[in-house]
Amino acid sequence: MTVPSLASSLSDSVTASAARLGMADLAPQLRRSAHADFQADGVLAAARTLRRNPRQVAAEVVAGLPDDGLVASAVVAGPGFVNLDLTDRALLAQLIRRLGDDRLGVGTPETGVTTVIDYSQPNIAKEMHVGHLRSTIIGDALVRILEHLGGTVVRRNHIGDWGTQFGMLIQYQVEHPEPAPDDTGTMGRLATLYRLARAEFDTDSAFADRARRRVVALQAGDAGTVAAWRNIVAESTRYFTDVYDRLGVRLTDADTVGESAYNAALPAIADELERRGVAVTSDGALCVFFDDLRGPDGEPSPLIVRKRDGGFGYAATDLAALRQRVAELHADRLLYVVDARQARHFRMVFDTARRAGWLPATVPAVHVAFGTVLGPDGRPFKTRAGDTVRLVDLLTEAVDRAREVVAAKNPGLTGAALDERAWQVGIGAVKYADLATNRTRDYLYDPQRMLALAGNTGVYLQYAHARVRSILARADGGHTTVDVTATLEPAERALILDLDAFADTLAEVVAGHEPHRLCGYLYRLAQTFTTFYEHSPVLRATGPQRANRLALCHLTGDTLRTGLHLLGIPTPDHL
RNA sequence: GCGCCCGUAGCUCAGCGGAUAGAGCAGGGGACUUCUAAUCCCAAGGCCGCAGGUUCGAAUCCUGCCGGGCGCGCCA
Repeated sequence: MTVPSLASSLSDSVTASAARLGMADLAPQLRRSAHADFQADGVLAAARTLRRNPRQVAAEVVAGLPDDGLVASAVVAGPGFVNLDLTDRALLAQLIRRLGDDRLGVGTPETGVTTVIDYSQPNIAKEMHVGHLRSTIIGDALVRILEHLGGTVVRRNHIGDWGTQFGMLIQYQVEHPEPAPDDTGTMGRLATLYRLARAEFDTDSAFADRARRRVVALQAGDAGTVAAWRNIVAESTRYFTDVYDRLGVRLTDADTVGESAYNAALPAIADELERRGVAVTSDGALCVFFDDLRGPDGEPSPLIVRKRDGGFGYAATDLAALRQRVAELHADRLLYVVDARQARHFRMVFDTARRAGWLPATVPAVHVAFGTVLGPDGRPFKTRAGDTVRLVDLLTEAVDRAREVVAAKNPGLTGAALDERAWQVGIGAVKYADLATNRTRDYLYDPQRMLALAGNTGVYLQYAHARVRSILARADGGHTTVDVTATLEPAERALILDLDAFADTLAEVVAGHEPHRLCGYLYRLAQTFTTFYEHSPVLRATGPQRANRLALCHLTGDTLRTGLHLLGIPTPDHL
């Protein structure tokens, strides 16, 4: 069941009042205010188009507000703001409505919408690093939110399991036989192999040629080469699965459809683009050109579908994947959670797909771009050795640091229970730190900040949630009946108003594919709850006040738990 | 050269046209016989990169500069 927010009900009231005055298309522009519960600023804009005195128009709108028990006071302020305070009864009635729905009244607006979302995308035989963390965490949060809103979500982990680097890896293995892949679930052996093979590839052109021939053998299906490839992919996949488990991300083998899966479809992609006149041959390569995309020489720069040597690059693969997602997976929306550096690539891919007729105008395709991870020097992050930070090392350190703090605060907690709590806190901290900032910004890698356990962090939210649970546990459960005739204190009003904004916030998050807005919302909610916690004792209260405060705790706890769950952050009952 | 993203407190970031620009961290001062002090309170800290423009109103929209990051033909 969808429970309209107080803000939207109020907005409707203002719209209705304005309509009766002949202002049919007034947008109330309702927002929270320091001067009242809400302020409506839209009257100002409307008055201008009417060429009337804004304060006068505002006064008329105020006078025409329906008398439905929602508004306690409506006054005109400043140049023509309408300040609106709600009645305590309306706030408490709204509390009842949200509590009465097991999904907090957010409804299922995504029902019937299929989203195919592409995220994580690690590369075979390469370590996962902080950049993969961003894609994985943002993607996971969007999946959880869309599913919570009733949507059908198809996850696609488009792993890099095909391409030139495999010729390099396999050829190196052939020339430098090593023990068979171990089964320890670490990337160590493959990472070493990659580094050695890359070094030889870059310095020995004869080896590079042999590696390229090996690619041809792989693509032609040579049995021995394919077997070697399968081994490498399997070893990497075990490692990725281990990392996803440690992250608490629900990506499985079923969601993993790598670049190789589209191999057979590539020739048809090229043929069709050529036949339709979308792609043309240039310098021997099959290319799609775009009028407004040019290179340094001023010439149009292409999307290369098929290379001069007849091979296919990732443009062809992405096009094949896109077509399959629309035609066979019936996507109503395509999301790609990928580094912002790929912006031009995706623009070209989407544009090409539109021209080819594979991407109908009704299906939005969005590059959910995130900024580059930068080091302390403001340059793309590399360690002194030239490597990026291994994701597993970051996670290990996060959990280790959390374990120290958890153990210090909970001397009785040991063994598996301690490990569990440390994991919940440490992973929560990392995820929150990653999700809390606007994804489009470049991202400064700062372990001090990511692993912090005080201030605006995941722990703050977990802590607020645990405090709620503690109160509820001591309250002896039971059904609490809200008394709508009670008088609310400021901290209680503020809490209800924040709680009521949950559903609207989720809608914003989906509209902009911006999980950081949910972080910001939950942090404000936790702050508001903490203020309430400091000012309004629950268990020492009596009668209707106690019941109402318990109800507030119930809804706060459920909202924090649901919201954190949607971000993939665990919510232990005790901290 | 062209294009995309970014520029807000010492640091890291919120703020998607509204009233006095907000958090956290760092640094200063306070609060645990009271539902969890992983918390809270107080003080301090700002030419919102610069300059124009639109508007009753601009950190927010537009234009131009300046600075940083990234991208632009056979890697992905």
